[in-house]
Amino acid sequence: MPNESSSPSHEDLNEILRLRREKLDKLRALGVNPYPYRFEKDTHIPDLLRDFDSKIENAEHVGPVFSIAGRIHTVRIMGKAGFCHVRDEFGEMQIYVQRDRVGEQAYEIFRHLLDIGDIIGVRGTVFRTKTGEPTLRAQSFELLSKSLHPLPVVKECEGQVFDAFTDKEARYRQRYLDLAVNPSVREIFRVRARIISAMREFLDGRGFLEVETPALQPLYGGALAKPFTTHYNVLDRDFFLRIADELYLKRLLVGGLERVYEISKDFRNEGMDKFHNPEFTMLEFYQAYADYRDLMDLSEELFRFVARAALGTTEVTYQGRTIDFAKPFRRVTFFDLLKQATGTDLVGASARELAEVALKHDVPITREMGEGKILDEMMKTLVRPGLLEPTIICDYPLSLSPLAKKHRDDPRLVERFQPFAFGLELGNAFSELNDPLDQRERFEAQRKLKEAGDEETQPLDEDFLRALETGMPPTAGMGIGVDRLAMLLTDQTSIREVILFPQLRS
RNA sequence: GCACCCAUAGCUCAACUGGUAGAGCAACUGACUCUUAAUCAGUAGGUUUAGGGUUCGAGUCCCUGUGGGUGCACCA
Repeated sequence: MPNESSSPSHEDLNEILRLRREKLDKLRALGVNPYPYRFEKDTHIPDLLRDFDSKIENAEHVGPVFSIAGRIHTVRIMGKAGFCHVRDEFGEMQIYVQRDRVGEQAYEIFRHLLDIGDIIGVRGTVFRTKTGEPTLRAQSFELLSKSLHPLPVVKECEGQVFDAFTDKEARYRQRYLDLAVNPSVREIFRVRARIISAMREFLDGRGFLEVETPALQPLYGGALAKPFTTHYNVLDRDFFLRIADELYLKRLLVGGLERVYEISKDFRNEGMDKFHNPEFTMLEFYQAYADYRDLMDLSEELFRFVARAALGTTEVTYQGRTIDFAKPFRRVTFFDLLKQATGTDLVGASARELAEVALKHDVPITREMGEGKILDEMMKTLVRPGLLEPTIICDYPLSLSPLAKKHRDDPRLVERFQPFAFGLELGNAFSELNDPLDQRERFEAQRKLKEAGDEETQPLDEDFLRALETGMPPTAGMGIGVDRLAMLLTDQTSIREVILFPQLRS
């Protein structure tokens, strides 16, 4: 055991970590601050690489001087000179460090005290190596942050990647490593950011007002889901994290705001899998004096706008299949789809009749299922797998939607629609129920379901009913799952790939 | 929640029907002033996820826990 460590804690570390600490001490002994305050960085790497040949130094290595900063990802040292690659947020570039140019002490630091993973700033002129790679010839460099942990080293040759950092648990728990080492991950979150800003741009441009409503609510509502419960000590009472924004946004409609939207984190106390994270991002928007048909048009435009903003095209490829959001969505009613699948018109059918048809088509159902659940199950097994092309399903059965307005032509239905693409559900919209008496009856029906043992029901919200009784204009509203849209537009099959820090067991 | 699969060096992976843990990269020492999966010579690095059991002997078989993945169920 070598005994060179200058502080006792070094002995507790494994060899790799201990050596890094020792390098830190040596740097300090040389008068180098391993964590300085700032660096005058004048360009991002891709900007430097653009029009590169116009910036190249002359034969005497004289030319314009550039400074870049980023993390060291590779090092190749050959005696009195060496190469490394430095990566900033947007790109990567090779650096050439020569002893005779940066000086003996700096070169020794480069050679012995810098590591893959360190963040450095480099000043120099640019040239192409004999193989043509754009390279920065260092005049000087500065250590900007010493890394005390080894960075996973991913190598690449002719497009082939070696030793990729792929362990999902490590990638999610240490997302900073994932982002540092896997450039495609950065791109996913850039696309996600563009999706969200495109939503804002789209809605702002159409007169919608962005608002913020409580995440901490005395009563939850707006969706059928189990909430997270917490306790507010000052009031000594329980509160819920919102499962949806709906009931608050509708109160704003009552207040006379005609177009509102909110992009919010919602929380649902349910399982997590490739489509569900306990906290997720939702866009909800509401437009007064409009009905669900208006929103069908608007939402198609929104998807088109968002896809173009996020990807630069309306053509979206997901898991090897391509669709074009520029084409109008197919529009079809819930019961027409079921009729196509089963040959039977099921509008108004009883649970018993539905069960019979379901069994005939091998839909897995149980005795306890009411008509709503059976219908839902039939959709899921018989219809949804075939919905690859963008499709709007509309006119849902009343029993599934306690906050939607009854269909103007058929009281057994509600004016509700959901857009689908690649079999993925992209949203949920309806002509909002604004009849306070009907709404009260729906709440009562929900209460009966709860008494019968249903855990996911909409609790009666007296305060919300009072708002509705004050009068809400005819309104259409929509919710869009932002994470799922991000999955679709980034071609990911797991929600964890589009959430920076997905929930994991601790 | 249930079922199945997985967990070995910092990273990516080996280790046959149980026989005493190995490689590449990273690291360390040295050589090399246009390398680029740099190369060459050498060195070091492990409580095999945790705990228990079977066995002369366990990375390997059994049980339990933890974490991850996949599928089912519920939901967006």
